[in-house]
Amino acid sequence: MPHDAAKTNFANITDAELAVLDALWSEGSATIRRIADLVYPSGTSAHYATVQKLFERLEAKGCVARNRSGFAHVFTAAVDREDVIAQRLRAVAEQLCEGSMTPLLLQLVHGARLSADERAALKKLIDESDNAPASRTSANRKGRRDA
Amino acid sequence: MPHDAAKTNFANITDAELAVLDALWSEGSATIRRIADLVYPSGTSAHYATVQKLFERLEAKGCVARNRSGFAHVFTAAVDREDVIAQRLRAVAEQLCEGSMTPLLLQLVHGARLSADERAALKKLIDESDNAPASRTSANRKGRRDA
DNA sequence: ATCTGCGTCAGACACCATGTCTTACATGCA
DNA sequence: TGCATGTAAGACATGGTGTCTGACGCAGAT
Repeated sequence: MPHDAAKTNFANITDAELAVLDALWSEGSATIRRIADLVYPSGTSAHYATVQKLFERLEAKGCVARNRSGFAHVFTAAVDREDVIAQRLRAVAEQLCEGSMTPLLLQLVHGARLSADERAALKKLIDESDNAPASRTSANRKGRRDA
Repeated sequence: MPHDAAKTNFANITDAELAVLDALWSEGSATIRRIADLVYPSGTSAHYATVQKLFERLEAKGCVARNRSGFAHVFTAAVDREDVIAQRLRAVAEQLCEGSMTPLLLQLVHGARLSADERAALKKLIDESDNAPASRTSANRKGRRDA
């Protein structure tokens, strides 16, 4: 394996990094300054550097892609919100349920009070997950349509 | 509010703390030495002190209860595994979905491949969550039967 | 040609959480 | 009286995290 850090290694995204990533998700793609203005509304030049460092670390974790062709680099998210959610859920399952996801599911259905619509949608989704093959897991990992 | 730390404030349980708590869950209730022998099989006296400190912090977070009546204190879990799972899930929802649990549910149903039994059980659970009032959330928080 | 604004790069921090360990002191029992 | 075993309190190294500084490079206006 040639590169080791670019292998979607988004294990631990910190709070500040997530704030940056969140802004990037809402922007689609943007430069550092744009994100810095969003995350730190009254941004000094130091804040700019902070965002820069956070982007650097996000890139190292494979969470964002950097386009170096222009003068100012343009960043794009390499993972979307669902990826991060899935990762976090996997981490919880790993730590507390020996990797099994079903306890999390039970907990959620138990705890979260669902509306009638949500319940219906959920049951439909469960049915769909019935007759669907296994290839879907890697399919939706990539597919991102807009922001 | 009289006491501030005992208010089930188990926000951040660390890995080492979780290992201790895990052992305590499997034991029901136990002394420090017992847990230390489980967590650190070839345990020196230093490891004992480590477990002691971890228990101290777990107590401060309201995760364990300490019985000081005997010579050696006896600890009992004040939260069970489901509580911690629920807490973690809430934290993920907070960080990534503005507190909403449904995205987590969707992600789980989508990602985790379920057996036919699991699917059936899940749908049943969803139906039950239909006609159940809201009081159940606080009911299962307390009810712990054994270990 | 040079000055100035904006960008990048590399690295130095301060701070805090975490896991570990040491020491001093109290208690029960042979 | 001693010794094993316990608790209480705190020191400590380490590493992650967020922040910030300085050196340097490129573009465009004067």
